[in-house]
Amino acid sequence: MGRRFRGESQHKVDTKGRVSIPASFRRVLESGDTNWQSDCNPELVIVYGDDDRNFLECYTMEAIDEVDAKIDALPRGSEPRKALQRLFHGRSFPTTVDETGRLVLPAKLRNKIGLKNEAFFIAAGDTFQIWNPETYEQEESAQTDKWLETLPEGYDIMQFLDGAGGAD
Amino acid sequence: MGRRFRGESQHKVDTKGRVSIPASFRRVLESGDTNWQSDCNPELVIVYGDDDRNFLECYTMEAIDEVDAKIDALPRGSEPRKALQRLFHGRSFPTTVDETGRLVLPAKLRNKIGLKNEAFFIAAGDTFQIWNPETYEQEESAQTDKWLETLPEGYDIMQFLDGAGGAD
DNA sequence: TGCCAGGCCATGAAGTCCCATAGTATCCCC
DNA sequence: GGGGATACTATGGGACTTCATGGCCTGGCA
Repeated sequence: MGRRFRGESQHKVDTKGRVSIPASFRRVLESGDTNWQSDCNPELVIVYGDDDRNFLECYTMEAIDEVDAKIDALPRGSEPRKALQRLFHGRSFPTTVDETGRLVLPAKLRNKIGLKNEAFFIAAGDTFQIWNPETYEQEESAQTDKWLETLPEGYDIMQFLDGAGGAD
Repeated sequence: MGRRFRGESQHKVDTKGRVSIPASFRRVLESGDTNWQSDCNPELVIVYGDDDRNFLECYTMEAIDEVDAKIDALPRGSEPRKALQRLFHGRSFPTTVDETGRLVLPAKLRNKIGLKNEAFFIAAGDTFQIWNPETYEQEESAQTDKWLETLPEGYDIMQFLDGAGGAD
């Protein structure tokens, strides 16, 4: 795997759907795009997924190539292959970062995840996600908190790093 | 595990958020960064964590790689994985030590832990932590003192080194 | 012929780089 | 062992670059 995305931040979305990508994410996109050169802009693929998914997941070229390779390895015509193709090939949008370091999100994508004036970016390993900040707060952050509360008293989430409850 | 951090010390934070790292910590960062060479500066990852955490935890590259590998091993989409990704990928900040042995802490991180003019560094095994000195005094040291008071009269903490009460 | 998207320029704030200094610890040679 | 030379540490200042964002302008499509 290439360099990992790290960090989170929030940026304004202008009337045309332009959003600055966190600068550190740009560096990762560049290093994950095999035919990127310093005088041009990195490509990436935005996977928006099924109707019930309310965030955009952004893949470096390297990361999406990996996914494609895994799909290719599945038997032609099998259900998993069809489903994954539908998701990663059908419900995705290839684009590039613009001169000033922004993504342009078409209205279709903005509407899908309910994006208004602010976009929340968060790293997730070899991809990063774009959320409506309120949705993120409600769905993800809150859900994680709730899950954390179900853990036994004094249980530290760090223990999962060492394999406890890994099958959850 | 690589070399361990040891010791504690306090340094000035200048107006731009620059802080000298204790020199001995630098040696550990260097040895824990696989693609470090003597003519450049070691990388590290600062994990700032959730809102209720009021210190910064600094990982060598080696230490963070270990964490990432463990996260990768958890099932995609599981709660533990999401929670750990949120913490280690989302709420973290990759950086490097500068030429003169300093870290530059962005305003966002300084505000999060209430850092003003002084930063307190303390070793914690394969990571080290950065605190506002007063916070550290109040939260950590006070809490440890409280725990010490719960021990029976005349109990010597050294006994824990030999396994007594290790499960506490 | 109105409108929307894409391209280009502008600007303030934040972050980065380079250089400077003073103090301390280390080394080396006679 | 003395004396200086050298190296490293901790800190500061100023100039420069990049970032995030907003505005304008133009061309094509409806």
